[in-house]
Amino acid sequence: MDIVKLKNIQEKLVQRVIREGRPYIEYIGGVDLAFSGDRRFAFVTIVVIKFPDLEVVEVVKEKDNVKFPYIPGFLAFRELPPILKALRRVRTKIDLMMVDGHGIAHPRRLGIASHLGVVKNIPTIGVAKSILVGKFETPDDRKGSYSYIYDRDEIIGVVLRTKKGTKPIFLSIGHMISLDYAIEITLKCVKGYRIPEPTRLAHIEVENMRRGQNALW
DNA sequence: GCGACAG
DNA sequence: ATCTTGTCGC
Repeated sequence: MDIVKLKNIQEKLVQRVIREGRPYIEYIGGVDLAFSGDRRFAFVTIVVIKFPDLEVVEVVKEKDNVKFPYIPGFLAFRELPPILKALRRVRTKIDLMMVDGHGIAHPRRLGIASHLGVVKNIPTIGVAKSILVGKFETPDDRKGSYSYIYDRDEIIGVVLRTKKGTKPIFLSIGHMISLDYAIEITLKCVKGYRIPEPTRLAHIEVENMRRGQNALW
């Protein structure tokens, strides 16, 4: 594993990222991963919900061997293989994928959400729980308020308050969607919790999976 | 050189 | 991400 080569891959793929688009959305997918205690296995869950009613229409669970360590800025090389494996079994035609992690709010503008979008050629949004790069002001404590995340003079995402009284989330364009539309869709996916339904439900499901509640995995 | 650093 | 109990606040 050579960091220089991985950077080259990211710098090549980032050229294909499209930062605009207002795709018609009927089905939204949410992905999340969990790892076994010994770190050898990765569990993945993809939850597909119908938009805008947010009703779950499909859940796919997959397990894979971990082949790469976690290195800030290179999360996709660790988590994308398991995700792609699970994605092959999804039957619903997904119009938008929400990923746990950043999109272009990344040092080289190719966080895992953007990486997935480019590789699969689908619209994606990055929904992270903490900052990776950039500066921002804390948004007002009202649901829906947000402030921009800047890296130098570039706007790379927003810090979005999805629920009053809780920490905001960090949203960024993944691929083939504008920031405004990403914010709009994400807010419509919030049901009363900090995390929007797609990734929130995926997280709950993958956590059940990891605990061996399904020892069959 | 020092600190930051998605999940 | 995972490990882990209680505790503070709406």
